[in-house]
Amino acid sequence: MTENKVRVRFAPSPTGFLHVGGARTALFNWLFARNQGGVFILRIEDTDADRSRPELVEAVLNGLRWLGLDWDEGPYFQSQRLESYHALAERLRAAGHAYPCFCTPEELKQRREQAQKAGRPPKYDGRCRRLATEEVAARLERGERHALRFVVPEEGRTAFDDLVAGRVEVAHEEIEDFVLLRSDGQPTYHLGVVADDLDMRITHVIRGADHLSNTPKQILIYQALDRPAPTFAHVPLILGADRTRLSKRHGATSVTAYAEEGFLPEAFRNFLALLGWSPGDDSQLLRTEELTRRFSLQQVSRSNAVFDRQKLEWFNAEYLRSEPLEKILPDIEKELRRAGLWRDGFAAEEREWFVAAVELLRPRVRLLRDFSTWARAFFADEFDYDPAAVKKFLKDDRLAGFLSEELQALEKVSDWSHDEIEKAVRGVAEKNGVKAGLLINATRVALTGQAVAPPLFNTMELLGRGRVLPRLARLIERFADLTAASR
RNA sequence: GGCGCCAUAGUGCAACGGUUAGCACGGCAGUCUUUCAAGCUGCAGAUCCGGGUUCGAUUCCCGGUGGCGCUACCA
Repeated sequence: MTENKVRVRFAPSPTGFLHVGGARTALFNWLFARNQGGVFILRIEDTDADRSRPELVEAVLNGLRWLGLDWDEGPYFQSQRLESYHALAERLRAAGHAYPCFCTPEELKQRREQAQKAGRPPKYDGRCRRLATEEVAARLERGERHALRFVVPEEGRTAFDDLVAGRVEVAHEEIEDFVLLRSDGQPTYHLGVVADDLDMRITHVIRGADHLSNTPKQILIYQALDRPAPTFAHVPLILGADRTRLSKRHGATSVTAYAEEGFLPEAFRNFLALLGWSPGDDSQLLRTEELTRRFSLQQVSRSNAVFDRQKLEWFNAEYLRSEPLEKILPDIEKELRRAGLWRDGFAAEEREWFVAAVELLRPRVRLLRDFSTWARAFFADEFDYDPAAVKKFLKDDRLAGFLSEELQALEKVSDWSHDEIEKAVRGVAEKNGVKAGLLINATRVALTGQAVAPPLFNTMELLGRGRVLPRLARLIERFADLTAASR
């Protein structure tokens, strides 16, 4: 039964990063393989030698690793499989399905432009296909530089049933005699994919819709070889907000950038899976287990999808506040380390405190990075006062005096608990005939530097008297300067 | 230009001949409240256009329009 085991592949070119479009394609392949109990293969399409370096490959692999898309075979490198391509090319040539072409790229370009101008289709005219056998032999003998072209049948059409797009048909007259082997001996994409997919016994080719129009060319090669073509599934493209193909103009396009910004892989995966695929009902939050269980190519949409950053952030926030703590703790640790805010005690004697802090913060955080920026004051004593917060909550000049009173009141609190702290702070407000909110908001700025933070009394209890009192004192001391600067 | 694919609210998806066209993100308003987030309640918002087929079309067919893709000795 292993003969019909599903085998799929993700075949990126080593561009130096994993593009979100590629990531989604990889994800669909991976989900399909896992769903079918199949094999997920990784292959690097690096036949364009000058664009391929080891570190570029590594970046792509890291993107996949971050996303948790583990591969069962590979990575294979096209650059190391040249013999296979040449063998296949030779077979095609020997069988009369391919012929040497002596036209230079410059000539071709020129002819193409001319044809365009004259309003004719810019298709290769097939002149080298009609060369006399003796002439070809002679020029080959002379060692003339040449490419190898595929013989596309003049008549008829090629059709295939795409699992996503449905039946697709293209007339042969629309397809030119495309190049299989470049004059430097490198295979082109068409020869490369077919050879690889054949050798690797790929059963399903799941790739971007940008390959749809070229698929008939590859099918023609399979037919020439008398080998069955794999099943194709072309998934729609991911577009930017302006509905053009996603590119740097649209902001981050590499998954690494999202990793660095503080997205959780699980959230990113969930979001990506729903771009062009639906479980068939209204479910949104789908963990990996559920994703693999429910994934099906039949449910892949045929229209392009716009990458919606806001929704991605919502997914992230959702995971941040609802995942089991143990699952996200390592990610938070990583972020704090990155920002130089991590203390080993957080995992040891301070662990209980650390967990309490995270629980207080995570319902209101969107990105992991928020832990080290917005929530900095929870993990470090040095932090800046957000000017907007100063402006908003330290407006009232009496606050300097009120906060001093509060400080004294807090010094007297014997049981440093939420309720006792609250009593003390409210007491000061009451005594002065002002709303408690005035003091509460100002205290929040004193303790966190922010206008927005978790509920104050919880925060105070958590920070502890040892940190609260000095921070209050520090703000009182700097009150005049700070408020002056914000006017 | 030619060829191919696509077309449901701003965005992502449901509805695969019969629903007041559903859900989520986002927006707006209210509620809670010590700021915020979350939660809860409510509001606005879509079947690209035109023809068919049918008792009945978001759904099937044709045409148009629009978007995207391909049209390389890139992948």
